[in-house]
Amino acid sequence: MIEVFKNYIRERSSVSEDELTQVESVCQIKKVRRRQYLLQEGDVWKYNAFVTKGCLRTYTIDEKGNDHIINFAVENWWTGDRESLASGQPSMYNIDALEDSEVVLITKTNFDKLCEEIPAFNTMVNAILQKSFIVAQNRIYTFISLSAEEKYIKFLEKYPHLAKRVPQSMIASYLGITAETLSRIRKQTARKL
Amino acid sequence: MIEVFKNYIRERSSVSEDELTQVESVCQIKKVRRRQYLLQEGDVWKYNAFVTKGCLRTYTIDEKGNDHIINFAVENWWTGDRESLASGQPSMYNIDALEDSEVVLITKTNFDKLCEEIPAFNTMVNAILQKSFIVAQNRIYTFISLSAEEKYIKFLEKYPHLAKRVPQSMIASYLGITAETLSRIRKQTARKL
DNA sequence: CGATTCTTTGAAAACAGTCAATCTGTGTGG
DNA sequence: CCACACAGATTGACTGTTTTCAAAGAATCG
Repeated sequence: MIEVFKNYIRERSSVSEDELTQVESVCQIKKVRRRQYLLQEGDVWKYNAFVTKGCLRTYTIDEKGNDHIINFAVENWWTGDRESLASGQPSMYNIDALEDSEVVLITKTNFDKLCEEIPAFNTMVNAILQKSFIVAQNRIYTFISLSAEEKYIKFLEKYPHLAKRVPQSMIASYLGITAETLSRIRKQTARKL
Repeated sequence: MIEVFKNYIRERSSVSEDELTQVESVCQIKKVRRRQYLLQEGDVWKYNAFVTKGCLRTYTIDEKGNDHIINFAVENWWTGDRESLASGQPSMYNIDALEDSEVVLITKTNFDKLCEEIPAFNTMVNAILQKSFIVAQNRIYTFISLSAEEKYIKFLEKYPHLAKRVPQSMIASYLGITAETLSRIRKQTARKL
């Protein structure tokens, strides 16, 4: 499964095969079974994590027991908690697997070293960070501008594969609405077609 | 006013005074009067922009004519449209000044060159990007998890200075609620104290 | 002071959330 | 292969929140 990660790097950087070997040497493969945690609230997150197989979610649980999904991550996506990683503070998020999954872990120390020693790797990482920010900002835009129905339609357009893979109730959580509301929206939307 | 920018760099990086001069040499100062645009929807954004004085907002206008504020930027904050800058595509955002302001502009080309030639500058830029992402993610969290009142209270805690500086109706827009709703929330919240 | 901008208020309507019950599909063990 | 359990989705009735539209009331600025 590490090949998935290596191909990812090959596709979006000019990291050489020798350097790729160096990257691989600090990779740690972790299998995460369905429902198993990769990170639990209160723990400090210490890695950069790349998903090579499966699907995970990052979420919080509020006082009422409702969970709120911040992010999904499938193959070729990154996951983890950048905030906890950067600050060294306990994470406010949980990450668990929705399917049996496999993740490549690189410790912060090793990761920073790779960035220092392999300029092409550093460039790629910055490009990814940049893109993550843009994606986050677009999501903010949907929250302040769109109705529940519009958000759902946009989600379907943007992540059609995820919509098929993840329970509806979790999509609702990701969109910031209840499962019941999403169910009603779907009924309405279907009528329109 | 460029001193504001230089102090900002001094405080969060180890860029030398010589290098600072190099940075300064590619800086372009732009005064933006209240209500004047720094960027208009449809234009391509080509700079990195740092605010040395005043206050600006980034927003979109929907079909109904409602505006939705994505971001505020005051002294020592960055502004602009990273998405348009990265992609070269026309921006979907407007940026205008809420007060008479002053902004330092660095073209993408020059900025990239600074990042290449001054490692400490590059490191600082990455740290800022990282932080921007974390801030964006926290904002997403507030949208999916909090009620209108909670979002407002959190905003007050996080940006007390902004709350005094910016019209309420714009804070409402930033929070994704109407000005009327915010007014009612304030009345309620005041009663509680 | 007059003009403009911003905030507040009221009443009605639209929207989304809650709770409880039912329905559907899937997989497991007997 | 069936019966059952379980998780997820749907539905209904009700409640609560937020928006909308229109009007009136502050506040600010030249």
